[in-house]
Amino acid sequence: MTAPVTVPAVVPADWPTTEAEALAEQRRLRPLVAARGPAPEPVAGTLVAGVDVAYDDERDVVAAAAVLLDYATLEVVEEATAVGRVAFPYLPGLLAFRELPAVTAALDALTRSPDLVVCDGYGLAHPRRLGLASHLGVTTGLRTIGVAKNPFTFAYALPGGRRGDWTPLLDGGEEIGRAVRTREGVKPVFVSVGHGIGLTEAVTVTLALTPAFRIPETTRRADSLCRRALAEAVAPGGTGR
DNA sequence: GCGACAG
DNA sequence: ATCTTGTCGC
Repeated sequence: MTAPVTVPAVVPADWPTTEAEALAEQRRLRPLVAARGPAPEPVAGTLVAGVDVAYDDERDVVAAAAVLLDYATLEVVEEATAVGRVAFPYLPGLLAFRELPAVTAALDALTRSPDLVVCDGYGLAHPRRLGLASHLGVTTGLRTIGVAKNPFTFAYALPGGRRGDWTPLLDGGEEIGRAVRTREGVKPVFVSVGHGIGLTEAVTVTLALTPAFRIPETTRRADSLCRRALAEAVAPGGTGR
């Protein structure tokens, strides 16, 4: 694997500035989400990406990381980061507008395209059915899933104690995702469809990516990388400005 | 009106 | 997300 490349994360000129604009964009993208499709095959050459973002709100700096793993071995094959200005304030339900410009830049910096992207957050499990994973999938054309660490506002019963046990994540009577036990004795993670894949398949991928820890290897790798990138960006002599 | 609220 | 030391345990 080569050293990670870092690119500037530029917020598009037409990026939403207000809550109303963001809501309008969600309404436009929502019908484009595909909630079904196959899981990637765990064979040599299949690539799965993990993406994550870290912030320095004090300096208005954001750093995103995209890490490519070989789905068959979970070995890291490529890394990229993007650093720029925060694109949007944090508002529950509008997280995509805060994170995606940097995430997209990091993904674009990879020399190869992933067969699937694992996001840190939700996809269809969202008040308006367009969490960041679905938003990213529709705007890039990539297949995506969301694996979140918290249930947000949704309801669920605790799944059984064994790895692989799951229960539906419910919004009213609708199953919008699943609470999945990735390890015995730890809290479940919350899996939802992003784009181009079914819910059962998304759970299969999540379990394949969690051989040792609660959180998928993709997310763990991306998390540590974006933190490193942020630290370098804001360090004296860095690319902080 | 008040609280809750992915990261 | 981020603020934050040591500490219990495999």
